[in-house]
Amino acid sequence: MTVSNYINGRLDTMGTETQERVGEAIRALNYRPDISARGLRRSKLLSIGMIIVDESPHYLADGYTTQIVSGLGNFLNERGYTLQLEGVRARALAKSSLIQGLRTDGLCLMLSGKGAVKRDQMAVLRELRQPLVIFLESIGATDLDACCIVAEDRKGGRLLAQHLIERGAKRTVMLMPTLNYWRALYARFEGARHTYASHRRTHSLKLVDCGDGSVAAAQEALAAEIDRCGMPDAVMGANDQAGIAALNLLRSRGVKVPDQVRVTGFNAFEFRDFSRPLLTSVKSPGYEMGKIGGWELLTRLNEGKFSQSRRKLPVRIMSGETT
Amino acid sequence: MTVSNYINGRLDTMGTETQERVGEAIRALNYRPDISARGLRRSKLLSIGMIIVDESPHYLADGYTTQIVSGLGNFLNERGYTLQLEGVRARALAKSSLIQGLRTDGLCLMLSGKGAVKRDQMAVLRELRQPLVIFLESIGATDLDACCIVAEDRKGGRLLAQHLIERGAKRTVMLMPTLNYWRALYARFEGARHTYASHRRTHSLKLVDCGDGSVAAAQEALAAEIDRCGMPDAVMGANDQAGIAALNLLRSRGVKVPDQVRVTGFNAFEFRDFSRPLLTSVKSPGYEMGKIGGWELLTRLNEGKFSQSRRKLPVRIMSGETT
DNA sequence: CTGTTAGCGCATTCAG
DNA sequence: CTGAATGCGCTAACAG
Repeated sequence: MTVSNYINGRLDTMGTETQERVGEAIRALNYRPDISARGLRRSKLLSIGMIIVDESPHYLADGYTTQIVSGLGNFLNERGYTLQLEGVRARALAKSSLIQGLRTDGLCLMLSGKGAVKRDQMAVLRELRQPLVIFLESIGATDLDACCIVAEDRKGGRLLAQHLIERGAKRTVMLMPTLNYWRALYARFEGARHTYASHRRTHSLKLVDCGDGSVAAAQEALAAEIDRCGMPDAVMGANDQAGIAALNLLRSRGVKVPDQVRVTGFNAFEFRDFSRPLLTSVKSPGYEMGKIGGWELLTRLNEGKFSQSRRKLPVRIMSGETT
Repeated sequence: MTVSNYINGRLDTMGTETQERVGEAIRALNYRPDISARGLRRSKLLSIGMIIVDESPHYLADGYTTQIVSGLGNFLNERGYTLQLEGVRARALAKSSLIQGLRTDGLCLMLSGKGAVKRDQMAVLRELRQPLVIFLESIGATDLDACCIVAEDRKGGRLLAQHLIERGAKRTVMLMPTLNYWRALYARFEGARHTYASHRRTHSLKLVDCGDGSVAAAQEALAAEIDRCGMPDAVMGANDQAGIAALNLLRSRGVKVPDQVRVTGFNAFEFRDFSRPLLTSVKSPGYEMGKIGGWELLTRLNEGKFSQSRRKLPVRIMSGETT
């Protein structure tokens, strides 16, 4: 018991001589407390799970994911919590190790999937009876012990659309990856569509599927679109990958950007700096979202409730040389 | 006990009617086994830690890291193990939650740091008495219960150097990020230097520090080098980020690539596809390394020893349009 | 100020 | 084929 007191910093419960004896023994034995035994006793595991729903095994390839994970992880680690990471396909959510067994005090999720798959996912989450933080989408369900962390994706879409319309883009194409159904990507489209709708006599916005969102797939999709319907005035990428892919395709065909065709992306993470000319984009607050998510979850664990059931973080437009 | 048998799939120890009763109760109660209690009893936690030593809080920004983590994580998750991820600065390794407490059956590490910091790190690792997998560098220490997983970085450096020399590069500059001291990056330089050394009368290779490896830092470093010593015949990036940054700087100055200056990178992860012209690079087997690391660690846990104390995975040159 | 008792949820062992 | 006793490492509660 005295050792337990020492480990937990309750030094006032013992004499200084005892402190020294205990400290020395700990060093000599190279003792590390067994956190799962402590967890068993206190029913607090000091660990949080993060499940990323993605059809690709490379579930960390996206900059958004890595920003959220590192923001969340750093926040938790600084407070003695551990982060357990797992990538899983949309239909296999229920098979996740973090869901099948009880290993964490709470779970964070980046969901994707729609329709029946999505409903199944929600049923699984409901059964967990664990505090949840859901990134990148707002879940209406009020029976869920959850907090949703989102960015102003709709607004970002509106801002870019307005920016393009001001610069004379009449016919615009939006390149949308569909391998994963991420709500945030569609929110961007909806925002842009909303703005284009108020100029519907003269302006149009068309959604073009670019599959897995790779450079090759995006360029193929855009090339097919151009062949079918001619050159648009602007191409919006639903993310920077799609935007840069479009930019490179257009330039390799000798199209002048932005004079003939304007191009935008979305997210403005590190590799946007690789684009030439620099891509106009919208800065998404990924790292900050991870931090906020961690804060909300620990607040829920310590105080019994989330501060809010939904947090929306601001975006801002990053004007580049492609518009 | 019958429930425990059921959970662990020992169905032959009970009648079919009992099976049904138990299964029904499990569903009705929404039961999930408590993995830390099981761990306490079996002294197997079914969880592996991964510590990434990086000076930046964005410890997942590098494609190598994310490939290794996802390869490792997928391998472990498929086998019922969980992956606990933590990013930590070089001097703070000992403070890691995964090191301070006992939470895992084994640890994986991506180390960086040198000199005294590195020695301290090794002392910390030695005290752990846990199986270790170390990525991206070979640790000589035989008293460590460890397996090192590396790629043929030296060979990659040699291949690129040879490729450049064949294409007439006499004076070559290598851009090296130094925020993190990663052995793998220096191995690339050493490989290239070795090849240049056998043409030392006519050819030279110079190392240029590019700080945190960001596009801005790399371009600044290269610009300063050009101002001081004139235009080189070739620029090698120690990774693709540096290579693309160099490529863009040169092109923005009107330098013809590859006619006037050749450019190479290293790793050939996703965003290499963003470069125009396509960067010549070397394909690093990040995802595969993660998988192999997971396999070695589970082999060590199940059979008592690593299959080998060191695994080296092949690289191959990816010829692009910049050489 | 220090030590004793008991129990968290599970699985090994062994008895019925 | 089923269940009772036991202990993994830890800490809340309490006794000395």
